[in-house]
Amino acid sequence: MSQQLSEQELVRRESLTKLRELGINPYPQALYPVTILSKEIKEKYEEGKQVVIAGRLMRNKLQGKAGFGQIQDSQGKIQVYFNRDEICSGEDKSLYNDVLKKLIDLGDFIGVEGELFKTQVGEISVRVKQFSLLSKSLKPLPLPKTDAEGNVHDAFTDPEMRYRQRYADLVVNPHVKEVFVKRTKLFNAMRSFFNEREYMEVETPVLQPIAGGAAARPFVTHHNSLDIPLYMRIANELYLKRLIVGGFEGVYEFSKNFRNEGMDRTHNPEFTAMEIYVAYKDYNWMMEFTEQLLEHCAVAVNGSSDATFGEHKINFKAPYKRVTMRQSIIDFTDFDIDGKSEEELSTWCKANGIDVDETMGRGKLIDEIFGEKCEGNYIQPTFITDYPKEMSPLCKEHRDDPNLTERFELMVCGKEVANAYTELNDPIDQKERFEEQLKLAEKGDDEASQFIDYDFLRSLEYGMPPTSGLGIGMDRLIMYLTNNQSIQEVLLFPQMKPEKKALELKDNEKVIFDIMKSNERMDLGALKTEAALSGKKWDKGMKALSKLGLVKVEVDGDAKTCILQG
RNA sequence: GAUCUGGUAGCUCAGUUGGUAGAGCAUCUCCCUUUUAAGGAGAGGGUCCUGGGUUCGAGCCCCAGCCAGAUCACCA
Repeated sequence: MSQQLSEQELVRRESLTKLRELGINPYPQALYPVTILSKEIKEKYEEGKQVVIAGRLMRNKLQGKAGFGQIQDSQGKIQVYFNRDEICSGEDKSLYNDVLKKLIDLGDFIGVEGELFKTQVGEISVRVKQFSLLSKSLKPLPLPKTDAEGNVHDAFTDPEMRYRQRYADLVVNPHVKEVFVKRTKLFNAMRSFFNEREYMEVETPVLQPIAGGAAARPFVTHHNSLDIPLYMRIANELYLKRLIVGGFEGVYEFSKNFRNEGMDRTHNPEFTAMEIYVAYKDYNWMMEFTEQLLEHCAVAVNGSSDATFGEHKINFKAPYKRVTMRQSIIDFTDFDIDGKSEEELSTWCKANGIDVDETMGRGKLIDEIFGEKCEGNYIQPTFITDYPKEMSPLCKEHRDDPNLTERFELMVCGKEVANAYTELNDPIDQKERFEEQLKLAEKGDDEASQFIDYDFLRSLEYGMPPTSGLGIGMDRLIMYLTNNQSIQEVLLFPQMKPEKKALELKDNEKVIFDIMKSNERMDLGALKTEAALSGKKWDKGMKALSKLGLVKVEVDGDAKTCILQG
């Protein structure tokens, strides 16, 4: 389908043709024997060293018979010096005058052979002996420029375009690339921390017959040959616990989860959680494990346990403060939830400006109080422990208080980053908790689970060792470690609404086009009469159709004929 | 889902009560052998997000819609 090309895009397509005419393949097959990356050239500079480099041409200032360019590879940029007589030693200077100066554009991939030297102002550069085009770029990059003080001019900043065209964003915005390098460092650091302790990385189903392990609206799909509905996973918890039943003593998975809910600065429909389960441990052990893990990761990513997030300075150095949920609510409200009935809690909430309704059970009410009055105050990493039983159906009852569970969440900058339990392994208790959730769901609590995973219960009946499990929101964690306020900045391809449809004919264009389809050739006057459009609409419609290359008007003296194009 | 803000050249952005659509960089042409966002001179380049309406006349005003961002609601 034809598309509108800008002047600059047309010029580049012409250059492509001219290159081919000169016998230069703009998209060659052969490997290019790169010997070194820009970073190493700068770090281990040797005068006169012969190098072969490749990358995108990001600057090309040729003046007369010589000039400078800049090549960007995966590690950064390096300056190259082109001299006409060095590149074209013979009489024929066309390689410099035509190819380099005119037919090669910013953004093209080129390869360069030459030797290292320093310019008069001391910049490390490659004196080019030979260059080759490796791949032609037909679309101009949104290229920003950075001046001596580090100010960026004409930065490519429009978030919509940056997310939709992340490939361009990554090419021109080095700080964006850095975020994703750090993201990978975080994953690697976590993996090695677990692997050193001989915990095993596993893969569990993404397509699940019951979307369990959390309360969230799932994406539904359909398997054709089994003819059953399948759900994209909202969590992998129940599968990892099955593996603990099966005899693995430490399993973990980086799990891409999918939740069919709202999108905003901190929520993307697909996101990544890390979950780990370790047998014979409890949540006290897991707290120590978590703080050591996060300190390790922060150092691996940023070289320091300190991190900056907006106005906050965070320190991930272990140990972290531990506060029970009851104590936390006392600290911020002087209200003691201990022994309070559902009614007393509800009354207190109403008196203190918290919206409540009848569907809320005791646990939900306590969660509302904590969320409203306490949560936002924890800037430094803090463990909140001992959650009410109603809101933690997979967590074991507290050893000292049957109304509580052995659960903690790690709060950082007022948000939950991690969630962990002493896992519930009593199959009868688990069944009752699931049934309790079903009742809550029927009562109208849309956060309660609606289905019972009987296969998971069966696995518990075989026996699961005492186990502690931990889940970490990886996207949120990397936001903190890279000082990004939006989840979209830490996802390579954040979810977006699709762009406008490429081509849809408007009504007036459709009328004309439909007539032409059955006629092939037609006198313009007759066509106008048959279309019966107003002058303005006729004119606009014809112009649009010819611009799209769908019809063509042939003029022969006074006779004007409209022709349908193949 | 609600409210606010925005959408103009390849990029960043101006655009007066509603009266011929602008700048810088990029592009093209010519001149130039060491430049550091920008050497000099000249030229070309537009679906002003889309569709209606008001008007002699709309980038601008009105209505509807699309897309994005921010805030809020929702999200263990």
